[in-house]
Amino acid sequence: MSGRISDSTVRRLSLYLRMLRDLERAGVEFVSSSQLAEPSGATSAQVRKDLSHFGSFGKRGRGYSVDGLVRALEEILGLSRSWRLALVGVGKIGSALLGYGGLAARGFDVVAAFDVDEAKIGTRAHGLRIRPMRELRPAIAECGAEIGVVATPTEVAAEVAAELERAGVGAILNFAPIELSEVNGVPIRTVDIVLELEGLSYLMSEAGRRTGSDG
Amino acid sequence: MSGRISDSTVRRLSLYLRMLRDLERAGVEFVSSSQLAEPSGATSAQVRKDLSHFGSFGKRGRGYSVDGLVRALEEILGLSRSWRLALVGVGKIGSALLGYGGLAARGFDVVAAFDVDEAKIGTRAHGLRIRPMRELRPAIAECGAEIGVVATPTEVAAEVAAELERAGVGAILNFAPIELSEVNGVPIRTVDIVLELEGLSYLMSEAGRRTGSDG
DNA sequence: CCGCCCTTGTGAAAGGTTTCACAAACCAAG
DNA sequence: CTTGGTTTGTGAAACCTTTCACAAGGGCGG
Repeated sequence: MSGRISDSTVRRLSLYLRMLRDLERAGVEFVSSSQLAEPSGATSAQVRKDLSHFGSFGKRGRGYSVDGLVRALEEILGLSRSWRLALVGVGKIGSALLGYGGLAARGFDVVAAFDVDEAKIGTRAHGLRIRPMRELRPAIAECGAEIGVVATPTEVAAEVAAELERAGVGAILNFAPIELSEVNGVPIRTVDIVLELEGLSYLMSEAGRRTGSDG
Repeated sequence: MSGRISDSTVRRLSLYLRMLRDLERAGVEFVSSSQLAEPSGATSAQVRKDLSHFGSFGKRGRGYSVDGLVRALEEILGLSRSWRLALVGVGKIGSALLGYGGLAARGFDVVAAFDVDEAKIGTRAHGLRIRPMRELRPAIAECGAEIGVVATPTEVAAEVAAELERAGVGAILNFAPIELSEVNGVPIRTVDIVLELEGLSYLMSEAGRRTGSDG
């Protein structure tokens, strides 16, 4: 067991956990790998393999205890605690994030927000005072935010990410359409909507080319 | 050449195209696979392999013509035209999308917006009239939107996706934290922010466990 | 035209992920 | 206790993606 775990495995673990929480709320006690597989589009073997990287959680002939597996996955994914986010850039996307209750509900609290726009600085957005960029480092040190969120224009995204890393965050979530490179082992995930749309564009064009030429 | 192209290849092609457009704007005429590889974190061999699935675009000893490769990739990815999006759900995320100029700038125009909230219906958001759900099918037929965007609460996301599919869209972009299953060959991409954050949470916890126990 | 240097395009090798298939284990009923 | 039905955990096989390494081709200076 153990070793290096792939992104796709971790991704699926999150999906399993979601379903398990639903089952827990519904009062279900045991669940099988095939039931667990369904909503994430995985196979039962994949569920078992994914879990087996971390230990042995099931009972043969019976399945997995819902409660037990919820706790185990929360522990594995680091979700038995909550995380603090520092948001840089309170524009369209930044504001949407601040107003999105789904984050806090799942243990991700935005505890600080920064912007360069003098008109925004000092005002409050969803109960949070917007601070100038110059306060980024001391504020993050003070509030202990672990995750930095980059919601700035593309041009400054790399610079902001570097500044967040120097301020001591342990991970970065980036919304700018640019591939930021990990430094000092600080992992970065990029949410790139245009990239997703272009992926769909490819698939639709491809479908058109196929039906168009082959009949 | 050709065959089934992986998502990761298509993803990289988009990144190459981005860089190529920057180079084109800067007046550069030729580019090598290694230069092209750098910003997307790929290797030069990967760039060449990715492109080789679609044809032979380079000149040995010289590299790729920037203009030529821009046109070729636009053609491959279906980006030599523009696409029309129909947005369902004008809440936090939906509004942010409507206000985000980056979409239209890259050829993705939101041409229709729908919501269930009586208070929103009939009002305008960023120049677009918000329509009731009951108009979804005729409106999409009329305006010819190819891509449906689901920005609704999780509970209704699956139903909305099915309705979009019936209305005739060719692809769906989903922002609800739920794995929607493709039906009738209509591809679906999900942008799931919580999933990304949980992935970062895993990596940070993992890092902590390593340094915590091994020294 | 020749020779040198450079870069592509591509089989083959390596590396990684998913699926298969089955022994081992567990529960329940008799 | 034994038998039968069920489901896990896991090596092995199949599949897919990335990297390697090099022959083939192109440009340029002389």
